[in-house]
Amino acid sequence: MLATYEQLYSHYGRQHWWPAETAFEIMVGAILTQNTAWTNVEQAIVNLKQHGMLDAQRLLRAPDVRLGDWLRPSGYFNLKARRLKNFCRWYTENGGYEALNRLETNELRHELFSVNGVGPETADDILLYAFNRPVFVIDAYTRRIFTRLGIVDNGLSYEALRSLFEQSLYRSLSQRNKSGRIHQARLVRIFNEYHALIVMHGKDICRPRPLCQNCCLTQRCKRYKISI
DNA sequence: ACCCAGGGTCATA
DNA sequence: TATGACCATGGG
Repeated sequence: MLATYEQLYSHYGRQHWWPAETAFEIMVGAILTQNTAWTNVEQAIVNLKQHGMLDAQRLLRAPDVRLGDWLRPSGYFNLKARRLKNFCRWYTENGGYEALNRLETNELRHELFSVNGVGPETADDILLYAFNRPVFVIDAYTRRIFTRLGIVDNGLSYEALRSLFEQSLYRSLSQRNKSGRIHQARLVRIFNEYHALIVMHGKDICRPRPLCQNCCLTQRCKRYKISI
């Protein structure tokens, strides 16, 4: 795991994720980017910004039709308008960032799941990138890339994969330290960068079809020199 | 024209 | 519990 991270990093460099100015913008982006290209999400966020709508209370006040109109470029706009409001309702009712940030990671994760429209990946995006919690985000690219590399089995559950990455990276990193321990902030930085690199690599070359007869990954990535 | 994207929910078997 | 339908825009 760690070796793959280092190869990706040396090839693509730092990714500077999550691209946003505030924690709330990250959370909004996490919902809007569900099964959607980020370039589409950007325009929707610009729309929200232009109307001063990067704010939970104002979003809740906005008429559904207006909100849908701003979200249109990000696709599934009716659905996402509803999900965004569900999230904002939860966010305000639970006292906003400061209050939520006092919760333990697992508690906060459980709370996030109570929002209709927030599933495991969206919750983990929010935990990692908005709340700086050491949670590894699993997405379609992660599955595809590491399955093709032969590192993980097909059909593992989201939680199984997440645990695998978290445990494996934790062990490798703490072994590398003399003290045998590792600061949470360092774990967060690695998880942050790693997920971003996986997405970058996935967008770059790891498509679903054609099944990469010549896929850089199954070939141990001659092109990008990525191996296990 | 076709494929794909930084998923999640719900109804059905 | 495991599939399938559905959500929708925009870029390659």
